[in-house]
Amino acid sequence: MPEVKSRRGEYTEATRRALLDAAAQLFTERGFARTSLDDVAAVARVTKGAIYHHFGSKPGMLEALFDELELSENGAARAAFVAEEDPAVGVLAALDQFLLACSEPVYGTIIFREAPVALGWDAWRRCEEKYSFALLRDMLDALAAAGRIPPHPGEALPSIAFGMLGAAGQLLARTPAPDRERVREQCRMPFVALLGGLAAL
Amino acid sequence: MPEVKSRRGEYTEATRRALLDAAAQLFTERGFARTSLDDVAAVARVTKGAIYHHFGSKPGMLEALFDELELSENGAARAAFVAEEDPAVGVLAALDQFLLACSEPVYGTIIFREAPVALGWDAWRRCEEKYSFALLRDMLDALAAAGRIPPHPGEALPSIAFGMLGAAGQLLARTPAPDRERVREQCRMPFVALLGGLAAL
DNA sequence: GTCGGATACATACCCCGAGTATGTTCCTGA
DNA sequence: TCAGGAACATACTCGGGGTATGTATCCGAC
Repeated sequence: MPEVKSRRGEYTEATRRALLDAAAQLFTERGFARTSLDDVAAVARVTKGAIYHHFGSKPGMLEALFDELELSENGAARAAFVAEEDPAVGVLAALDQFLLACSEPVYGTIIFREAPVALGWDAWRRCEEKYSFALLRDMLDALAAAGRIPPHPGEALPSIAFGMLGAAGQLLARTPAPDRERVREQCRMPFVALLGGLAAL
Repeated sequence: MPEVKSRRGEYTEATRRALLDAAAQLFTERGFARTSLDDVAAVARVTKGAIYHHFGSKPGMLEALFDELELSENGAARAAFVAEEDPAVGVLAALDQFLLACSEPVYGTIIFREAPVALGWDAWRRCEEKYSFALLRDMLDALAAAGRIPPHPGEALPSIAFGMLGAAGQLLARTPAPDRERVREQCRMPFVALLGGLAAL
């Protein structure tokens, strides 16, 4: 039941925003499965009809939120990577940017805890194919091209390294604010070790 | 609708087996979410009542299947670890055993693809706390105690290494049979690199 | 040997929530 | 100015997890 019945065209983007904000809040607090579309619509002060008009389905709404979050956060990580001419340095810069993004509860929770469960692992992986996974693959290829690590045929290395990122992201998203700084530092170590170990092979 | 109405006591374990087998089959083929309890009951030639009697809920049935699979497979991996006196050698033996187990479609699919989605990530992690995650933590502690890797305060290293295992498991579970041997070999490399990198720190 | 309670299911039902069908209002462009 | 589509609201369906209840079988005590 919208307060003002006389909505005009420019308001439709505001409706979409309100829905995405409500979804981000409720999905982060209660989780995707425990949140009904009526709840989301109520918080956004609209009805379920608006949700299906804008997003088509419940997973569709989550995907839209996913894309929005990744477009900014993953873009920043990629920017941090390409800013360095040495790929080995760029990788660490991108990693720090990533760990920082995951410390923001909404990003870490939505991308690495709710999305895999809500979309199913396969669909989630396909979504990530455009963002963090693509960046990771590009970085590993750049390192191999520069001769900093040996060539790595197949999907194993990118997939397993991506599993590391997901685990770190989830850990940070679950960590209470005062401990995040320390945990973030602890998370760096395994990645540094992996890169060092790959270089030594 | 059971064929024979005159069931006797020893038959109840057979019912439980039939239900777990049906669940393993359907969850592996169609996935947990796409499988209804009526479907499972139909394949096992019983009704939904039997499921709720034995397992209490749909996730409960998945958990029972989870425990059964882990009890045998993870037990074998731990046995492989403790059989070696050098923990660095034992870790690789356990890893090979683990990768072999994940090549069996049911184990890899149920434990690392369906269970996290079905139980939610937190509950799944709590279940693993008794099996693969516990083994991993024990192995890392043993390596640190033997001075083979530096001490690793906090949860970061076990969590991230566990993320690697999950990714490798899912990858193997998705890999068609003829390619598994090769992919398994490719999966070994990142773990060897991580251990080498940790030792060099 | 029988009888009360527990076990092991079957049957019938409830209810929540995702998805759909349809209606209504408003804006836009020809 | 008047179609036609966008942007929602309203009312409904329906599949499936969960529950309440019924019933037959088994087991142990007296």
